[in-house]
Amino acid sequence: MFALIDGNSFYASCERVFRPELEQRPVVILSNNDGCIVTLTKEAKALGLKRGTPLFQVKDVIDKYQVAVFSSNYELYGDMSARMMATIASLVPSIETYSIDECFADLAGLDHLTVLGQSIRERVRMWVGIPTCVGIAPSKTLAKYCNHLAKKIPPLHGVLNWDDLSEPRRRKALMFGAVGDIWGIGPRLAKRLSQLGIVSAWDLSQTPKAFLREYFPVTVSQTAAELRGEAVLDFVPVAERRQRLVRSRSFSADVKDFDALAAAITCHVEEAARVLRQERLAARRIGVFVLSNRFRDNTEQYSGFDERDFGVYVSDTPGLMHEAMAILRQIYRPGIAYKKAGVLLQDIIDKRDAQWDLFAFEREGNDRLSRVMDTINARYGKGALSYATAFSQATDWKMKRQYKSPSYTTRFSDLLRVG
DNA sequence: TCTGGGGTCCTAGGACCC
DNA sequence: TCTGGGGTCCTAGGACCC
Repeated sequence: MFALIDGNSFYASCERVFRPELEQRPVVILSNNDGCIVTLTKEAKALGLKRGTPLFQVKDVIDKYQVAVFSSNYELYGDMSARMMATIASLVPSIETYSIDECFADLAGLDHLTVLGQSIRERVRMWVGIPTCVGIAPSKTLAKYCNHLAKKIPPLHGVLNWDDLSEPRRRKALMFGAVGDIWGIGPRLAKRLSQLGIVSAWDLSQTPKAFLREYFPVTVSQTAAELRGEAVLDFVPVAERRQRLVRSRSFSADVKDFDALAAAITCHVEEAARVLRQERLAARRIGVFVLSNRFRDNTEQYSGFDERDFGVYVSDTPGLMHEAMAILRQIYRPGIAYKKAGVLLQDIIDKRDAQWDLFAFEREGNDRLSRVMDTINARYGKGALSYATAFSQATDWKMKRQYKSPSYTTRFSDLLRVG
């Protein structure tokens, strides 16, 4: 048996922990640059607000109903997430962290699972302050589905255990949801399935495997099997090694200047390299991309991308920076109004498995230099030590975060004052 | 004026091998 | 005019997730 536990309106709940007066009030969290709404509480949904809507389009609703607005504060959400996961892990044999706000738990061999589900909810609420819902079932997809129902149906008190349902009730539960509500069935597949008369979760579970195999990718027939209670997807307790690492940001205003673009790329390389070393990985390929503003039709559109293969695995900032800047110089076109830039590391392996470069003596020094920079930046704060190219005259590329809350749990200067 | 970011998996088709 | 068969690996693009 698996459980799927997730935080309700997670980012908004994190903010509410430190602003209890916002309980019961509509709250929305914005994407980077305060662009779109990414998280809403049920009170905000009730006002007709939707995920993905640009803030400027709903300014009037926000003002009229005094919706609380926050820029995203990943320092806070990341730390609250770690606390939530640790709390859940204190009650179950093992967990698989699936995203910042949800995890699977392996419940094999445990009894009284519905009661356990309630205990998880209570402990997370008590210790971390985050409200959660719990779905319990013999497959991951069904656990996700039960979690979805637990959120939608108030009398369940946030917990639904598939094993508590009789056969007719299971059927009813699966008929309740549309195919598009199922984990793994996105808008495109939902549309194609509906056109074939497969509309509800129940319909998908009853569709013969051979039929699905013929018209859809394997994942769809796997999902159907999972809905019948067959565990196809494995429980993965430790995070598997990542395959790529991307750092990118939109600019708060259009950028034309090469130096400003170089400043943004510098920051992205520094950050990507830091994460790479933190996870003890090394990469063989680096890519850089720049994009114009796709929402404009009165300016010239351009997207530039190129990548380089180092031939060996590297994780030092100077080495990555050198290639990134060479690529940027190559893909940069003057006169374009850029809106976004980023770096992409691919072909990533565990550093201990990496073949050494016999002739790159220089790189060894760079590795040591990079580790020293990491240590200093960890102690004195991000950006304490940085490449000079990061300090461009232009500041247009920097992120807009007008409504950011303090980093309550990770900075002494931001500790909440009581009384 | 203002429109997010970071991931994974599957498949088809091309390049290449013997 | 006729033009093999059976593989593997890589990549781009599309779909999905939060």
